[in-house]
Amino acid sequence: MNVQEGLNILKEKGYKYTGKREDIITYFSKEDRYRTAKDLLSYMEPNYEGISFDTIYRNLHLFHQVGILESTELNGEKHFRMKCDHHHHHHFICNDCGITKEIHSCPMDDIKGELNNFAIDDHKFEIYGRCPACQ
Amino acid sequence: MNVQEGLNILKEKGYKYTGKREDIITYFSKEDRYRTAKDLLSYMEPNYEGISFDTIYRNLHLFHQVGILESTELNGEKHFRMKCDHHHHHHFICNDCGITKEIHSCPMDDIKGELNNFAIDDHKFEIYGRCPACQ
DNA sequence: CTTCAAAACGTAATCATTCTCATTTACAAA
DNA sequence: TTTGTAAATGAGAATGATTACGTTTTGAAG
Repeated sequence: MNVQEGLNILKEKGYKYTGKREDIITYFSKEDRYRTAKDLLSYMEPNYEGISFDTIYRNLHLFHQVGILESTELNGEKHFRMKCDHHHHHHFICNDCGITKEIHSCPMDDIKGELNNFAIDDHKFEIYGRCPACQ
Repeated sequence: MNVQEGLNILKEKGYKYTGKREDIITYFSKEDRYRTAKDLLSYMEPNYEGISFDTIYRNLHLFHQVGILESTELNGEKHFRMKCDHHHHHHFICNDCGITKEIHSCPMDDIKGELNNFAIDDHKFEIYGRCPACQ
């Protein structure tokens, strides 16, 4: 997803445009990997002195809700990244730099038969390690 | 894993036997599902008045380290369960009661080719939903 | 240009978890 | 059985991430 698509989603749903919001989306658009609220705050602070934690968290939560960002939990911290807008897939995640690589096969395809009578809401498949650059 | 096996692991590694530790292992042995530190504390408090948070957390961490418990993170809280001692597998986890069902296929078998040059440390595959009893 | 709900601010609160340190306990060796 | 030592515990404060709240500011519709 690019910056413009993200802003369009906000507009469609009736949320306001602000410079901060554009900058947040721009940040994730450029980073293309999982980042924490703190990472984002560090990026925003030089441009918006006194920006509050609340603004960061509220926007992360909002962007996740409307589908601009996707999130996962690593080491007790929520991490966010720009939502990949093509077909369903999973990620390899580098423990050092947070960079991701898409995994195109989904294990759910193979196990439907094992879960008769169970209501399935969601699933998580992630692979952790170190990317070529971090080794 | 049963209670005796758990206690043996502690003994082998030179950790001391205490009644609390036996009770903690007994708890997880009976529960057979993911439980939080708070759940465990509620169970222990009637038997050990004044038991501290720290004892709970320290023992959970220790038991995880020596392989008596396995853990996962759900909704920002660490959850623990008795380690299944047979072959590698994954879990369906009920969002309501925490009960688990083993999934015997592992997606890692299918994707080795996709991750050449990546060092793989670990992976997580979990399915969330509601079990037959909770629907 | 006005108006008003939404967004952002500043700060305090909350929640899970970990740390510090003094005290107690388990248990192996004498 | 006594003793020494490392491990375990208790009590409470500290930490770190996240959320809540009352007030102020601001985007954008009319």
